[in-house]
Amino acid sequence: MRSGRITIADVARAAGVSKGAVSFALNERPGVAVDTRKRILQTAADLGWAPNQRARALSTSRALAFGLVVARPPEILAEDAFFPAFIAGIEAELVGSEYALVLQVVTPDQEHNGYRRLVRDGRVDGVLLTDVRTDDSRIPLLQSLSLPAVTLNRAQPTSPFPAVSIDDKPAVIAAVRHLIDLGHRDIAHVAGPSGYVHVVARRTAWAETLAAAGLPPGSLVQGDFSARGGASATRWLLDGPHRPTAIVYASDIMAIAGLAAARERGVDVPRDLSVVGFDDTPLAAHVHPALTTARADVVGWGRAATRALARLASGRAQPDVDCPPAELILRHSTGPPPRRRRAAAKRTAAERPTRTGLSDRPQKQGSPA
Amino acid sequence: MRSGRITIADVARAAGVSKGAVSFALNERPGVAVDTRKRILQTAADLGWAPNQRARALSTSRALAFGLVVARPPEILAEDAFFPAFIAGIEAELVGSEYALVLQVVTPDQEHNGYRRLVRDGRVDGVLLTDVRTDDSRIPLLQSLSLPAVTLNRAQPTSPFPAVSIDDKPAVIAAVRHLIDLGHRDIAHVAGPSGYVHVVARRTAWAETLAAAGLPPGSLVQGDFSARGGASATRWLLDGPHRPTAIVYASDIMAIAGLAAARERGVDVPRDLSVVGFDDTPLAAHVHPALTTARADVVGWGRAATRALARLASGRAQPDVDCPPAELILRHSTGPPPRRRRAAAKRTAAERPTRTGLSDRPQKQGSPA
DNA sequence: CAGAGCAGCTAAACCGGTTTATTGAACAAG
DNA sequence: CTTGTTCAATAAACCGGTTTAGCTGCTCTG
Repeated sequence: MRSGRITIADVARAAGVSKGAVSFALNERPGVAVDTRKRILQTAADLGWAPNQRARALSTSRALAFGLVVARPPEILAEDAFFPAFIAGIEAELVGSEYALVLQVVTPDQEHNGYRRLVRDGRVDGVLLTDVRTDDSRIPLLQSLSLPAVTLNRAQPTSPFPAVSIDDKPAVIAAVRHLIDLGHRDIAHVAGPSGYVHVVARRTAWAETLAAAGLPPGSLVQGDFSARGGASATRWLLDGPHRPTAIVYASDIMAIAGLAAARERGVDVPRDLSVVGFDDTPLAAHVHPALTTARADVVGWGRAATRALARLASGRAQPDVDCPPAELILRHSTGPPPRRRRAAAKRTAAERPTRTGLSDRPQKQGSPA
Repeated sequence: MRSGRITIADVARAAGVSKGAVSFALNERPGVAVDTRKRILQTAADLGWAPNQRARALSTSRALAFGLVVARPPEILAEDAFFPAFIAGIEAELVGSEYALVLQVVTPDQEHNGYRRLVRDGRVDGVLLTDVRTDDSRIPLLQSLSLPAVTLNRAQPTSPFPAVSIDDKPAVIAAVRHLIDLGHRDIAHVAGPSGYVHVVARRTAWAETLAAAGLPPGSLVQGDFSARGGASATRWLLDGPHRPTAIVYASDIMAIAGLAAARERGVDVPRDLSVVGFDDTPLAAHVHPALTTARADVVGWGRAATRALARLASGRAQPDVDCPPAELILRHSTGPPPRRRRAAAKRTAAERPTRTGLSDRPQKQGSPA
């Protein structure tokens, strides 16, 4: 009578067939007559029976679950809009599938044990690798554990796992070009912690765009994706001997903290300083001034990665996947550099794209051709 | 040779005992001689064997996992620092235990199906209920599914499940008193979506503290915990016929958006308007002006709730648990009301607690006696 | 010194599915 | 009227643990 009580044997008895027949009917395997199948399924529905995934997991030697190991200190995790959105994407893909998501949050030094534990206990059929590093030790680990995996962005060219990627560069390139077009020549970058491929991508895009425009290398400060780190990086830049007229941050959180740090120093944004973020946090449109930033479809990223992992775990081949690249969202935190420091920017007001206000329909600027 | 290959039978054979003996030895059950047990465990260690949790799950009829169903739209989820911190707390407690965390993110209308699915598939041994509503339909549902559960904050007095609670009221009461002491008489509240117990608690604390001070009821606007909602609620209050001199928000995100909305209207914080948030998001200390807000130990909350659920799932009784209440953190977004609108606040500068700057050592103000 | 009691261990059933080997019936071909 | 195929369905083995019932040999008791 109780929900979990009914087993395949009950259904078999009620339908007047064997356990095997029920299993075959349910899994749409040949060897069951059409009307028998119909009768079995009807009986199952009447009894409200669904196969126990624990039993299935044991007999099929699959866990029917995917794993996500998150190795970030809680503070950074709490500040980052990436994970909730990413997990929402995973779940959107998992709903209706037979898979569940097993989450494991570990301290960075316990990261490998996190994966080992998932494998040892047979908890998952595959894992999603986020925060991929350029020389990521998890790749050989997972290879040795022979656990299917999908990486978010490609770790190394030699990685044996399919990568599902979002290209951050177009948005950063567009941001730097936008600033250059406005007349900026001193464009600094507040990067994320070294080693991460997306951090490298953003930094490289910034540096190369400056170089391509014939500008000298800008100031580079390494942040840690935290508000505090963003604030102190900003103070360091503003208090330094060569104050930049624009800062491109590797994350919105750092940029928003930078906004406050600038204001504290009496530096007006965007009059004295232009600021660009990255992520398009929901808050970005609702700070003052509204933040020019880069947007990527993180939910879609989660979906695509999960889909790829499902294919991989079912033994099918899975090529790399490229999601749509990040796009620059123009708002109000960027403008021409201050006149007293620079010759007035060639005023090409007509050229400048219209800004959106605090409305939620910011204008997208496509990635450069 | 491969990691997952070794079974209990291999260990039994190698140790020269039966499967049952190995199982007994591993689970520290009587009936195995001390030296035999030692030999078995040594053999297991040598072979690198650990029991397959899938098999254990089937034979013990337990899932060895807890569930967390999150029913929030992705945007709200992405803005909220609560979940990452809470999950970090759960995991901190789960590490080293035999339990894993199964996450399920669903759309609010699919919430019940989320729980049903977890139960039907036998995925979890219990669930944690967050975002508890005053008349929460999940309580009878889980009761009918006979699934152990722990609620974060008490839903109804009649709820059959243990509640692990953090009292938000002391911090809100302290905030409102603090504003009253500064001389404010028009203190508005931007609440969260109706129905949630924590939303009600915060709103009630605000209203009652005003009443207790003999002040007329303040303006109340219902927000939705989103930045956009916070901004529009703020605009509504500032543009209304009776502009408040202080606003207490039910979340930092709404408060931070409120800061920008105020600035947009030319309203200076804290000169023209005092602002109080709730959550102490890492960003709160790094906006301008640094946000006076309430802080609770969400990680500790997650730990306590998980501990309670583990006890409950193992059949032991579990009373309600009270975690330390939220505390008011004074920063720079509150100050005396503008003179032109109010008689100057009784200047009791000496009385006013020292503010902390953008430093990360804000001063706590204990909950009122 | 037989029989009770018990510690220490084994064999086998069991959890609830999936999967393989096998049987039975229907039907076509020889 | 056999014989050979094919399709439908079943019985039983299996996944890898846990758990119960039972067996052995030893000690203790009367």
